[in-house]
Amino acid sequence: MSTAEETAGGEAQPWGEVTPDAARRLLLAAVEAFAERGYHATTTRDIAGRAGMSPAALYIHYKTKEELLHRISRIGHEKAVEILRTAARAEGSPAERLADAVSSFVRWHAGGRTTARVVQYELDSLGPDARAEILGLRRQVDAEVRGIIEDGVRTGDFDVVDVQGTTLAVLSLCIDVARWFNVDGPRTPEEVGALYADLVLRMVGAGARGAAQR
Amino acid sequence: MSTAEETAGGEAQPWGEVTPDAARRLLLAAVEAFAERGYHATTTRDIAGRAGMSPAALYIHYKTKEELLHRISRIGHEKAVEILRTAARAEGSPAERLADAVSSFVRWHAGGRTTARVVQYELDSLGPDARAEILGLRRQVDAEVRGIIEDGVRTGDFDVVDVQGTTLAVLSLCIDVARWFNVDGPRTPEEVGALYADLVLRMVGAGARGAAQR
DNA sequence: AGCCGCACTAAGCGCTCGCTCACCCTTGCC
DNA sequence: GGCAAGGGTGAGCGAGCGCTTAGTGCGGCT
Repeated sequence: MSTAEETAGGEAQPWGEVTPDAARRLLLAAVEAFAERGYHATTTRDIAGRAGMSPAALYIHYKTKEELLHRISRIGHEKAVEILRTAARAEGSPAERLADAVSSFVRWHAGGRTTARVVQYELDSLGPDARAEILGLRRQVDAEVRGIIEDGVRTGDFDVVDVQGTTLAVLSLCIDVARWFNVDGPRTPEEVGALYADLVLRMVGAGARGAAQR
Repeated sequence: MSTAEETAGGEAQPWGEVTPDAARRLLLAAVEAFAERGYHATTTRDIAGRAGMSPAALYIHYKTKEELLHRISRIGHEKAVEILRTAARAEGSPAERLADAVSSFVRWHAGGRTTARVVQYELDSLGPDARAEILGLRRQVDAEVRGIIEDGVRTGDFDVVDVQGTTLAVLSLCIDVARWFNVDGPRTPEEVGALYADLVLRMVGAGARGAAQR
């Protein structure tokens, strides 16, 4: 029995792979701060303070403030790719897989809103190299969704003229959840996920009443 | 003959109401800079430099850097409300009005992407008072779109279960255009507007082939 | 016991930020 | 021509930034 790694809490336990404990606390503090105020408005003193450490402690675990953002962004994007890949490669009709992809992707953006905000909206704050790496992961995200839609068009389940444009719109809809979703608002992540899955099925011409009721 | 006010250029001529000429140039420079790097990453020296002035000149026309953002945000939101109001109060079926609202709103976000970016994504950088004022304008934006959708439901043209949720999704889709649209990309603002109008009609259950072909 | 290694801190360096102030030109009125 | 008004500038203030460095306390080897 090693250290008790399984934590409870509403947001699964992400960041499990960040290994020195102090480094993980700093990273978590940075996610919170970046999500609240944005990367440029966040100070290293604020991050260290939230983690209960002195400002200098940050530089033992991370070379720069930007490295923190880079790490957060990469881990977050990898999680996003994983979520969509799982849904895309599951069994079921294209409509079922698309609904599953959208609802789980939306749940991730709504439930882990702090993380998703940083991941989706602070890309421009990265330097050119880190940014290029992240853009590669974004292309994978796009490819997974486009794959499902192409499948549906091929089988005749979907009626889509502009596959790439529709893919973009579907992803855009999901991502923007991170901007407006409010934890104290009237909707749960599950409700938004279900609503959005329905809307997306309509967008691809697989009306909810055709496929989602199986 | 007064000063030649009619400018050419792809983006109409907005900011016509900002009256001392130097103040308008500063505001325009601020829009560019905020859109490129974000509010917090933009320096007052950068803004003044883009406008061809010294750093101190900014403070003759604006009390603080935040006042610049506030002015930009208010003018932009008023323009957004105006666009949607015009479409909502036009004649025509709910489907025609919704398609019109979405396509013109999307064209505004895509074509004036620099402005739209600042307007939609820098809201959190405002202080509490300015922010509250802008949120009032956002509620008007929401109300205009919701009004059209409610009309469509009432007449039976639309099939929508969750009117408020669908309104949110439609607006979210349009707004996020400002995040991803690329002027050098393969799509024109008009093409995106047409695509999105079609997708939104599908979302409300007024399939494109029912109404958009008139 | 002695001591190395390392996570961490207190203090502060150099720099740039938002913003101010004393002064200077141009313009228009008498 | 004299002069007030106001848009503009050069220099620079205090503050806070990202980040560094010298030193401290502690755990685990030998």
